[in-house]
Amino acid sequence: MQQEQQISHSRCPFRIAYSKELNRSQLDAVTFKEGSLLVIAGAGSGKTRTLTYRVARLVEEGVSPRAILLLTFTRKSAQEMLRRATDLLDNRCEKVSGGTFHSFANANLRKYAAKIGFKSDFTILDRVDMENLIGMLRKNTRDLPEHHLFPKKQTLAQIISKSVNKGLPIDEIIYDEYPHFSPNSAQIKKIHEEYVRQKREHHFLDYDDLLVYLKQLLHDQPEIRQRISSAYQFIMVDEYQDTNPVQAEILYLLSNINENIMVVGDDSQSIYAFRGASFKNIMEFPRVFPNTKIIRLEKNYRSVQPILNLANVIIEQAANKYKKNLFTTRRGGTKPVLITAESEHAQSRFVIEKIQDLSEKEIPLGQIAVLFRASFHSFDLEIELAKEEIPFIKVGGFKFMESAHIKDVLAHLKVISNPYDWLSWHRIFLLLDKIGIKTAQNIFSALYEKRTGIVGLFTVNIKTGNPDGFNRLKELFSMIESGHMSVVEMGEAVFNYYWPILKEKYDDHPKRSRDLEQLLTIMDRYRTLEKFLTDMALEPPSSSINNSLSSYDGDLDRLVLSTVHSAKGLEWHTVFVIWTLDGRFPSLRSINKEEELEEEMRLMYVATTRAKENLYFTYPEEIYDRSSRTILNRPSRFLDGLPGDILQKSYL
DNA sequence: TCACGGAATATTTTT
DNA sequence: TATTCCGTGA
Repeated sequence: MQQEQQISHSRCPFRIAYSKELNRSQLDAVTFKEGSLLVIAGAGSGKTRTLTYRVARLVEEGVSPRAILLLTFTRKSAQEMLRRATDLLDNRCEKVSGGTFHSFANANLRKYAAKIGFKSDFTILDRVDMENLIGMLRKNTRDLPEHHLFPKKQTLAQIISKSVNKGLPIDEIIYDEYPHFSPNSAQIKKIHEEYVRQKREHHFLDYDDLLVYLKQLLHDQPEIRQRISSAYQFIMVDEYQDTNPVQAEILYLLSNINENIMVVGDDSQSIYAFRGASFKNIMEFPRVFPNTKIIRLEKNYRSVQPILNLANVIIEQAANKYKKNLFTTRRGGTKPVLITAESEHAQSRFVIEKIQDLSEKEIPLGQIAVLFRASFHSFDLEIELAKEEIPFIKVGGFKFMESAHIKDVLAHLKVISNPYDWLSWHRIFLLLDKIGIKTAQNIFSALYEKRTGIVGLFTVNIKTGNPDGFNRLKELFSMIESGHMSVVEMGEAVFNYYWPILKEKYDDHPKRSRDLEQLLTIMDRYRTLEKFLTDMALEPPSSSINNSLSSYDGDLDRLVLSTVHSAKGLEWHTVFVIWTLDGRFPSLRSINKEEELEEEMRLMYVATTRAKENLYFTYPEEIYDRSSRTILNRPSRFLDGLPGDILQKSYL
């Protein structure tokens, strides 16, 4: 073990051989002590490694783990880093304060809710909840003029969310990004106001609210800001290029006392502007924190040089960026290839044949990925893969927690925790036959007026509809209400009640019921319902690549299909990027907007840098686009016209 | 009021 | 593929 060797080196005070295990720039970042540090970490340059070692280093230097705050975007990456740090050093690293921005916000808001006029028992709305609530308000707004043109609930949620994340008024978002809805902006604003009111009344916080209220708390309450920010001596942030202005402000306020802040990111991989992320945060960091030290990680440990050459050429065209040039010491490798296929089908066939070749060369399927701009781009390929019986997993599309049957069960649990959760009741009632929107609303009003909590349900009478189903529902809740049940037992009770409904509603109920059993297993780990529900909203069990929920097919070796967005941070031996057709990638919608076009370019850069050995781009040569009534027949402008020594071309 | 069927349609989505 | 929207009849 190298660790022991180090200990025997009596002059070295550290157990980890930092200078041996890291390159020069990584080492600089890891041993950086006080002040503000910006690490520009190129793709595949060991970003996670650097953060992990820095955590270990600080702990080794005697910093209390709790005084280190590591903020990330996903629970998974936070856990992964702390786990790796623990492996490196010891389990002190597990005690590092860390998590996602949202879970950090949640924890602090529960604690200080009263300070911003809230109660600490608020319910968190996930994206689907948010959309449903907005959808209901949309229905109630009956003076919609041109029915067809009015935005759908999803779009409304997008508009509202963007306005919050960018800190801009609704009007401006509509004007800038949804000009075709400008005539409706008065109604949209009305729905927005109603949405805000509903959230206040029912103690709902959506994802955006968590951040906004935390910011408000830190901003408006100096003594709390002091208390929170003095608790963290060192702050580290991953994926800084994807933070939005609210998050940047939170960080600014948090580093108020100790001013030791390290952010890591890659401006070239900023691909979430459409959600309000602003890569300007990373560009402006040195101005916000004067005397910032900037370290660049440019040595790439992932890809062969020909792939990096192409990546460098693509990103070269970006107007606004930190200059960087990826390089590797890996020898050889083949040039990326751009393939023109005569149709979408030919494209799919090409990919399949190549995959079969690779399989013969014993490249595991799990080391191959097909990437695309939008998730429906893979439909044809999916059909062909199924025909050929090539197992695959599609990343990004399906969300366990957002599937209807899980939401159904959770709704029954949510009303136990918050009996006036209008949304959940609505969902529960609509599951019953013969009960629709109107009846559901009547029942809820009756329940709400009584103000007696869940027992109010028992004395509600309904005239129309389905008395049997309604009585079963009453029985369920009276059972839960009377017995002192554990979290799982409640889950089981709900499951039993829900089972006939599930069977009736879905043809694929066996599969869904396995999901529900999985949910029960998760519930078994919780002692309080509230904690369970919060975790399900904030840190849901992910359905990521190798964490399939039905464990029996979990470790199968499968081809990966993924949107480029969901592929960020991952790598494969061979990568196919399909539909690299101008008008698809970049998408037609973005080609007239400079900023969006740049983001598409970064997206292409991300796709390119996922490949270790082989990289293929394919596009069908003539596609008629109905929406614009044009024929798309050029390869993506980011690849078109590149010299043959960078990108090889081939016709099928 | 509710349920059902058919048709249209599709950016991207860490929380 | 899968979700959503709208019209129709009970």
